Amino acid sequence: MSEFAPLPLAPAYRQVAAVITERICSRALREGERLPPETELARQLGVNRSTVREALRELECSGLIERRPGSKRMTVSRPRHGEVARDVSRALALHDVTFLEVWEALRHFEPPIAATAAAAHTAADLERLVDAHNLFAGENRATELAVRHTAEYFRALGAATHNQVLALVHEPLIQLLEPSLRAMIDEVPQARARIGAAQQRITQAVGARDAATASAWMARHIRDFRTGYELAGIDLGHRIG
Amino acid sequence: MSEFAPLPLAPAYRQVAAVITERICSRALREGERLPPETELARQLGVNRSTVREALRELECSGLIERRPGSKRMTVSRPRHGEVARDVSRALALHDVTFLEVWEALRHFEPPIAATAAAAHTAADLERLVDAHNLFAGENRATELAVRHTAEYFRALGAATHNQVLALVHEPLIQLLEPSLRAMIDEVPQARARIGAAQQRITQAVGARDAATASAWMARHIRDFRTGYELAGIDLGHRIG
DNA sequence: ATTGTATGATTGTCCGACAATTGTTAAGAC
DNA sequence: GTCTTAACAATTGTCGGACAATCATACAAT
Repeated sequence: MSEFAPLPLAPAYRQVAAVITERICSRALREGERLPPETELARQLGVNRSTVREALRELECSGLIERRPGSKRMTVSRPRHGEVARDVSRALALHDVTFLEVWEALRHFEPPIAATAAAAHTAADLERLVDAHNLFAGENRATELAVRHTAEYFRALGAATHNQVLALVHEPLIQLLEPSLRAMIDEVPQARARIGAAQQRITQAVGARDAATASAWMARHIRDFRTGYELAGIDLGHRIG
Repeated sequence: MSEFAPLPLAPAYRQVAAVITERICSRALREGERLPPETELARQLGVNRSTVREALRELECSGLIERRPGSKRMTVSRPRHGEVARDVSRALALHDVTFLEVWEALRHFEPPIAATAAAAHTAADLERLVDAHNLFAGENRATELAVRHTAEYFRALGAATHNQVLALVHEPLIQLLEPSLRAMIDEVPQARARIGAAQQRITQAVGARDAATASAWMARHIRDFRTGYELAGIDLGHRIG
């Protein structure tokens, strides 16, 4: 006699969330479209409004629905890259990823991203890159701003690839880089200068559509981060956060 | 008299979710620990149980809490990689990513992952890789199984890197690869043979801890996918899903 | 040691209610 | 006719209470 597989019993709120999710993912409900009122959804699905509301909270946190600012009704939306990446970062942080793991990912992924950006960028992308670099170079005191401008530089590079997969996969790495960068940038005196110099070389290569040079300088840039961690006495095997 | 800045008032259910999230991320609540009962949470936070429940649905969908199978109380948990990746894949699909974008990411990311796996794998990792390859090679008919075994092969490779960042960032790519693979594998007669051959070479190189060869064969493997798409008449610029 | 029974705790779902805010419509002003 | 304003309806956020089903636990029976 074969064993019984456990029955997949889902509570009503989960089933409600599932059917609405399906409608959104299959594009039956399009972005910007307003959802029916909660009472109407409850009537159609034959459940209580409380149950509908629990389901809506799930969709809301998945980024599949949102409230337009200053509005009451929920509208269908596409998950924002920043928030998806935040969830990924949080998951990785809770799984005790180490500085070394993040750095290794950066080492592998950033050079091709820089190369792709060099090949695919537009004038506007380049301008954003230059702006980010200038903001970083112009800020010699505040740690927090320097960190944020560094992140913005990487982010601009990701956007310049015009590849959503690259950009979205890239974003959690940036977010995970920030804490170690924050811990390092004041401990290592030459850090700002080296970051600024690398940014300038990379920007120049991107502007010249020189993918190989952009990639090479990015590789050096990432190596520098590791050197900086070691100079700052950060334990590379320690978890982030 | 200065103007009043608009107060950032969030609904109660969001604030409740925020404070519990904070407790979990700061490790004040540890994994496996049981949350207080809903009524108790409602009492402590001074809100209604319905409000607490809406907040719990958010945490549940974020993977921060879960119900142990066959249990009632919710326990603190760490987001599962598979589910985080599923959210990323869904977000990318809703943002109309194209085959080409996914392929380009694979092209950049898979070779270093293969190289890292070659350097970092254990005996168990290699066994999983071999198993996945054998399952693929032994399945000559069912499309669905072939697709799943291909995905499992990539997944095993990601696990063999022993780098959570690489593995988690890798997973959405695998999930996004599946539909196009499913569409291609039956259209292109030689696809199975070429995938199988590449897997064998890669497995061999990983087993020999030969990172360069593993990377090179993976690069060829990924190029083959693109060739397969073109042979199958898939429009590379068309969105996935 | 396993099976059955009793009891309390907890969740899933429902119902109804109400204040606050938003959306809509009708009346009035120019 | 168009714009403003006032009244009204619709919708959400939150609350309180209710109840059945299920889970946890302790205890008795075989």
